[in-house]
Amino acid sequence: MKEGPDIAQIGSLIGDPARANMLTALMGGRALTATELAAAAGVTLQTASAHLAKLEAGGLLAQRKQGRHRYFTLADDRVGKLLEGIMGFAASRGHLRHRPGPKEPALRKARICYDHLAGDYGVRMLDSLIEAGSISVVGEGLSLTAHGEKQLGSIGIDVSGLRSNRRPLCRSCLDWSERRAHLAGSLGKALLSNFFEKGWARRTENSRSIFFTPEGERRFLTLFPLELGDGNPQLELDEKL
Amino acid sequence: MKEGPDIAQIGSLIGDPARANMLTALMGGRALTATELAAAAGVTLQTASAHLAKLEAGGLLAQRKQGRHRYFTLADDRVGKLLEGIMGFAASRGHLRHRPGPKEPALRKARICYDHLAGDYGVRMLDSLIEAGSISVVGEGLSLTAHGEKQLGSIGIDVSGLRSNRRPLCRSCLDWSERRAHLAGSLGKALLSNFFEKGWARRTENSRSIFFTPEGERRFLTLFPLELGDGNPQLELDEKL
DNA sequence: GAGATGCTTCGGTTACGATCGAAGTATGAA
DNA sequence: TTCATACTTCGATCGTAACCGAAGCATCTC
Repeated sequence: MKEGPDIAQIGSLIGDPARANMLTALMGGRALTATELAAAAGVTLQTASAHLAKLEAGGLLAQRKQGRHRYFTLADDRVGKLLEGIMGFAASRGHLRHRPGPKEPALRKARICYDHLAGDYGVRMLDSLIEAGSISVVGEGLSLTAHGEKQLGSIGIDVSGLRSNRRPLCRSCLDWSERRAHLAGSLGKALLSNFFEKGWARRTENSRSIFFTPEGERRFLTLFPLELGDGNPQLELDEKL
Repeated sequence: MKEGPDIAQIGSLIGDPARANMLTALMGGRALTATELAAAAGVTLQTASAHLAKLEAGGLLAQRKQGRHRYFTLADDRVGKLLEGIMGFAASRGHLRHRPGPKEPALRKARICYDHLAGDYGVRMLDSLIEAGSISVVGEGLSLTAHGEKQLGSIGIDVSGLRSNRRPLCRSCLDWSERRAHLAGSLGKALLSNFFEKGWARRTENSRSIFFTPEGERRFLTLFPLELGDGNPQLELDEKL
């Protein structure tokens, strides 16, 4: 018997295809019922029930009962972060499942990553904030500048409110589809909520992709402009790591 | 079939107890032979051989042949970082294997975490550097200050040389035994190498624990002092995340 | 060249965990 | 109260992957 953390325990929970599908579905940020998760996993309710029990016992999921419905979410941000890390690593080693179709470009363009914007638009948003001097990069850390606080305050982001909670304001999250970073943390979450509230964007049914309305898209691209061509503020991912 | 990174693939590679033992052994930072890894995993050579082939095909390990010996290492820093993340998460959920005995306190005191110092001494080193103003904390990022560059330069750390390579200089790494952060990145590695070169510390056989000589310990504690009691520069881990 | 050592491959065995049909429990609607 | 729906539990089945003995290959030593 070895000592220390039992990584096999965590690995085997994530390593079953049905459970992995459930976890991926929950990365969409919504609470899902057992029936929905069974469908997402492609197994019967009985099988799903057993898997959900294991994931909950292992500390990856939390359950909330509402009448006869059982709603499941990722247990906390740490699980989201863990799964993001494994997704980024899997992508870097070429372990990708691929289903060509209309959804794939949509997922690459804009999707939710647990609670923040990922995809091309998520990467662009971070790049633009860095380029504008609103976010500064320190090692692997991101920090909102005074300028950035003002800029985002002007679109209705309560930055001081966000600072008062314990969660990190800005966090870099590896974007597996763009192989570069997008913005996670409480600021990332607040920005995406802001876009939903303004009606610029909305979730799509049964998918992690995010749909921007034409007007929302226009406003988003105006708010987060990027200079054309080189001069992109991020180093390529595999150089940065 | 779902789209995106195949987290089940990575999860199942890590999820087998024998493979997990091998990966954990390799977190010691040394290249190990197939025979050594079989022993670490508690399986026969044939079983170990099959497992090593899978880990290599999956992108987690790299192999180097030397005569009839096959030496294995983690494929790169990303694998180390991934495993660190899983270890930290497993510890936070209580998934710990426990073998009471003389080695456990030694592992808690000082051990190697792939290529840098972990354990109580690793946490203390980072805390002290922050307290002294040698490292500043920005969000989740760590940055070496001018003062820090001077301080570490005085003990023989070539900081500008380290800055010139692509790897991040300072990186926060969750310490599963202390539940707080220690210093990873190229600076973390350089510091540990420095202690080895000075003879302050050395590896122990068949263990990830690190032994400090009495003189080395005295010098280490002098170089990285900590104020007594509260006022510790790091927030408690689960508050910070 | 023969023997030893490190490791891989082959083929067979077995245990275990995922799976689901059937039955049961809890909750909500008519 | 009865029926419907969401979900859990039980028990049986089956596939798969880990396991290892035996054989084979590559390299090193005497």
